[in-house]
Parts: sequence; C-alpha cells; structure tokens
Amino acid sequence: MTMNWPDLIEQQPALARIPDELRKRAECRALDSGATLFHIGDKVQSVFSVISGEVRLIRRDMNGNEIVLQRSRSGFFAEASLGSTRYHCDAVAMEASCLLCFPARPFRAALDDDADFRDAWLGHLAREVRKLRAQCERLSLRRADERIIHYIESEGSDGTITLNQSRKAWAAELGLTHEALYRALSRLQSEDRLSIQGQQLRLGRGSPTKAARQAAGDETKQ
Amino acid sequence: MTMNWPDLIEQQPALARIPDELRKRAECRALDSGATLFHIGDKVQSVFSVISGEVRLIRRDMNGNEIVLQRSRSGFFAEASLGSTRYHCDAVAMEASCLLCFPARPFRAALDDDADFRDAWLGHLAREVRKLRAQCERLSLRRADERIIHYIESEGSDGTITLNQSRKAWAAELGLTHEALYRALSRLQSEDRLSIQGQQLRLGRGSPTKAARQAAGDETKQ
DNA sequence: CGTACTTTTGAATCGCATCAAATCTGGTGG
DNA sequence: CCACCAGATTTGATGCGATTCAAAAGTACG
Repeated sequence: MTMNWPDLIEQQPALARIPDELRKRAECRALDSGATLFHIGDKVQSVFSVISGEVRLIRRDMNGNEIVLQRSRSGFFAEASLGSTRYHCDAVAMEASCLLCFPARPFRAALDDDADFRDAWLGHLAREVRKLRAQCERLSLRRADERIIHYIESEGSDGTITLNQSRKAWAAELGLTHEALYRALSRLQSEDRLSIQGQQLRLGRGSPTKAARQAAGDETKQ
Repeated sequence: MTMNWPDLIEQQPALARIPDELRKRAECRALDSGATLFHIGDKVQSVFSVISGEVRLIRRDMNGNEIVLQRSRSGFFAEASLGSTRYHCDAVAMEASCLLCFPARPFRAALDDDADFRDAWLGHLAREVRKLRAQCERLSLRRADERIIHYIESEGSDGTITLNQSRKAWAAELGLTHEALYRALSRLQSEDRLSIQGQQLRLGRGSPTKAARQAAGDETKQ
C-alpha cells in the first residue's frame, strides 16, 4: 500500500500531522458512482477522507425525500462520527471516488498519544464549525444575491473566489435553484456589483486592485 | 468567585468535565446590552460560555453590512477560536448578558493533560458539527411547515418537543419571520398535522397516543 | 396603570420555485 | 470531421409562499 503522501498533504493540509504509525495503517478505497460506503446504524470502524470524486452524507425523511447532510469533495467527512459508535446517516458516492480510510481505533489512540496530531485535529474540527456556522448564516439570508455575496466574502479571499464546482452544484449549496442562481448572477453583473470570468468571481467593479484602492483611503463608511 | 457549578452544569452539560484547576480559574463577566466582548484581530485570550443573555459573532462586509456568524444564547461560543491566535470576527452582546470566561492557555493545557476533558471537548465539537449540519439541512428546506416538522423531528424526541424559547426567537432560528412561523403553526394545527399546548408541540393528531394508534394500523400514507 | 414585548391577524408586494424550452458544452462513436 | 447525446447554462412565464408593513390583542413586570 504505497501512498503518495506528499501529494496528498499538498492537497489536504489536515493530513500533514498524521503520525507515521497511523499512516501505515491507512488504506485506499475506490468507490463506484452510486456505491454506498456505510449505512445509518452501521458501526463506526473507520475515519474517511475524500481524495477524489464526491461523497455525500444522506438521510431520508418520512416521505422518502433525500436530505443531504454533507457534500464532500476533498478532505475528512463524517468527522463527527468519531465521537459515536454508530452512524447517523448514509454515505454514498455521487461519482466514482477514491477515499483514504483510517481504522477508527488507532485513530483515536493517535489522538490520545500525539499532541501535535491532536492540535491539528482540533483545529480541523474548529474550521469545520466555522464553515458550517457561516453556511447557516448564509442560508438564513433571504435573497439570492445576498447569499452569493456572503459566499464570496466568507469562502473566498479579498472579495475574489474561484469556483471549484458547476454552478448547478453551487446553487444547491446556496439553497437555491440553478435558475435563481443564474438570474441573480447576471443581475449582479449588470449592476456592476460582481464581475465574472469563467470560474473567477470578483466583488465590486472588475478592476484589478479593488482592495488596494480601498486600503489607499476609500473610507466610505463604518 | 463562588460559582454555582451544579446549576451551570445542569444548564450546560458541556461544562461537566472541566477539570477543577480550570474551574478555579473561571471568571464570570457581565456585559451590558450592546457591549463588545472582542474585536476582529484581537488576540484569543479566553474561551467563553454564555450563561444568560445573547452574544453574536459578527463580521462586516465591504459595504458595512452586518453579517451574523453565530447567535449564542447558551453554552460555548467561538469555540473555533481556540484553534487560532486571533479572532476572525467581532463579538457583541445583544442584550445584557452574563458569561463564563476561561483563560485560553490553561484551557489548552487542560486539553493536553486531561484525557477525560479532551474526550468531552472533542465530543462537544462533534455534536456541534452534527447540530450545525442538521440546521443547514433544515434551512435549505423551502417551506415554513417543512422546517417546523424537521425541527421537531431532529431536535425533539418521538415527534414531541418542548420549546425553550419564545416563538419569535424560534422563528429566527428557523430562518423565518415570526409572522410566517405563527401562520404556519396555525395552518399545521388546523390541518391536524400538529398539536400545540403551550410550549409543547407534538406531530400528528394531538391525542395522547398517536404513535400507538399508528402502530395499530393507521397507514394513511407512504 | 403603563410600558415593553410577544402573539396574532390582515393586506399588499416581492422574490423564488416551478415548469417549459432553447442554447451551449464537452465528450463519444461513426 | 460530423452526428449525436447528456449535461450544464440561459431565458421566459406563471403561481405560490414568505416578507413586509400595519395594527390589534395578549402578557409580563414594575
């Protein structure tokens, strides 16, 4: 089981501080599109990290409607499961995917023994909490344009973001239909509140150094 | 600094496994309505838990609009800050509030030294993650009644819940205006999908043993 | 009793979902 | 290279449901 750790770590900094013994026990697992990784009620036996593809945590309500709890395209998912013995939802690959699997017991042991790793893990959970809080606040905004702006401001940097997904998928993440997203995007663009170049989105007028101008003394408010 | 720990723990189970040395160093702090607890960029020097009142984590976008990242009325908030050296947002009391403050360094030290406390903290973060995911899921439902049902199903038990807040506050948590919530509640009630007795809400017809009747053969749907 | 707040109902408006359909895109196989 | 297909992207028309503004009734508290 030779793993290219440098590349993986490059892609997922959270993996960097995993101790060697745990790395040796990591396994790689391929999932076909549509394959189920675990079912609700299954025992928690592994901790997973997505290398490629997409895995979703899903629950079904009484009417059989699918409810997406988490959509993960990179990094750990179902981290919360480490705290419990059984899963609270299903995990399904939405496309052909590749996962890193760490056995849960050694993982917990490493958290106990390795202070560095523990710090990294706590930091990872903390980031996750921050991200989810931001998403809740975003979803509680009522208008589509507000959600878009909020997303760019909280997920991007300096008012700029490069989307790593289709707009249709983005719309779902924003809690909008794709039509509503497209319309809001073109409205924002026509009002000069947003500039779009492919997957690159930038707030404000499109000129290169908006942040620079602001830093230079554009104290309009506050 | 005499603190009534039993009562506090009753109110916030997360406080139960805090080691004694750390408890001794806890301080209580009162905030006036509108007071700022910390500013963005400030050094993280304490971990806070809300005892009463309301504190919000806030950030301002480039236009000076307020973005609420977290609204906390009970329990730890800005837990995520433990991972970083400086705050990513402001914290402001929305009403006269009372906080428990733990100094950050001893808090981190306790996490390192006390395996029990560490487990509890990891569990706390994990629960927080799960709860936030459930809330995201709920907020992405479009209709008011769906959010209400979802809330009762995921936060209550057995289709019943006792609200611990005003409906107005609940409406905010559900991402609705209070008017929309009131209307949806009475609609649900008139359609016999929900029974309300004060703060007690129960799904389905209000008679005592709804689950029993259903078990007895009330297969209206599915 | 009065003040502040929550609860409740009403009417008008706005924005998003929905349904429908056209265009564009990348990829496949002939 | 082209025909073809599945998916994403885009635009249009319509209706529903939540927001908004307004106001009344209820409630807690000093």
